[in-house]
Amino acid sequence: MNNSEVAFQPEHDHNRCITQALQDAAELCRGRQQRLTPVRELVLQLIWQSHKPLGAYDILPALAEAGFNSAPPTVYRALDFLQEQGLVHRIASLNAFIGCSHPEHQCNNSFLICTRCHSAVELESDSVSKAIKASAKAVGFSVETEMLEVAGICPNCQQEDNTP
Amino acid sequence: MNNSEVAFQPEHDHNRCITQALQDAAELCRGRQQRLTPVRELVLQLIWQSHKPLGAYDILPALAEAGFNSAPPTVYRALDFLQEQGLVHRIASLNAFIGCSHPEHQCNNSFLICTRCHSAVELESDSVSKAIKASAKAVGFSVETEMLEVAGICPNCQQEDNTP
DNA sequence: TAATTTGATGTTACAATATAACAAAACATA
DNA sequence: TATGTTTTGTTATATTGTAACATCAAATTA
Repeated sequence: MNNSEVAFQPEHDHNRCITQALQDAAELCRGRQQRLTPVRELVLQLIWQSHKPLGAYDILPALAEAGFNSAPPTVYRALDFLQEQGLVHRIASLNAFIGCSHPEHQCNNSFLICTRCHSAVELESDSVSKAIKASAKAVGFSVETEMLEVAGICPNCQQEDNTP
Repeated sequence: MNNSEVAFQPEHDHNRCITQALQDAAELCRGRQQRLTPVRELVLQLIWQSHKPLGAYDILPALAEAGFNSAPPTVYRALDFLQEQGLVHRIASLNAFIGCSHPEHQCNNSFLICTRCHSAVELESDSVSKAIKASAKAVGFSVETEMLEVAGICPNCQQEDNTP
């Protein structure tokens, strides 16, 4: 099964997603000599609670509950760190954050966002990336970063529509 | 010359861009029986003052100067209307708005944004759109809307870099 | 080990962006 | 002109994100 589909599968073992993500993150930071501190790790874990992008302010209460300071800078700093490390992405159209599903390798910042169940998955498509770069090049534009956010209905919600 | 390149050409006759955009908008609204009221037209004109995306709050002072109410709802309402009519687009990564360069026909919400001069142009590329739709279809995702925001250096700024 | 430097977190205050809700005015139509 | 609808005015507030400085912890060096 393509990794992209996991998030859209309501029956998948999500605990596995979480532990895997945390484990990967720890390893990755160790390798880079970056400190995955308790707040940072907790924020990452909270983001991975689901495949739905989470707002920064949605994270704050849980930080408070865990005994951390829960003023906005705390969560934004953690999010900044996690973004720098490629562990989470920000989805601009939602002002929300989501865990990166393959932090090891380079990411093209493309997402499929279900408007029904609000899940989002990364769209890993070379053809899209290539088409973007080619189109940009055609008008002499030199690409630094791209971000693609596609809204629509995920396969799972489509199925629910058809089997009521 | 491709329309896409006009905005990146500092020497183009921008007054022509403005008048053309306003004229097109008027005609388009007339055809649709929609009211391009004075505030709405002014907001559109202000947005077309340049090819740089403009924040909502950047528009307010000019509204005040023109004798209109200049509380946030005024400008947001005008922007909502203009977006509904396809006359302006919102660029999520910038929280800013830009005039649509071809409001007559359907638009794929794709932009090239120069991080140096802050100009933005629409990227009209069938190959990108097709690649997106194909990739989405491959995972069973039904697309409603897409938005693509590519940041980088425009051809004009690249040239400036090379000829100092 | 003590001193020093660097990086991370706590804390307060505030900036920037956007919307809710209701009143008043303008417009369209009967 | 009376009536309903759309647009605008107005006040207040929600949401998202940062600046700035104090404090604390970890790493480095003397």
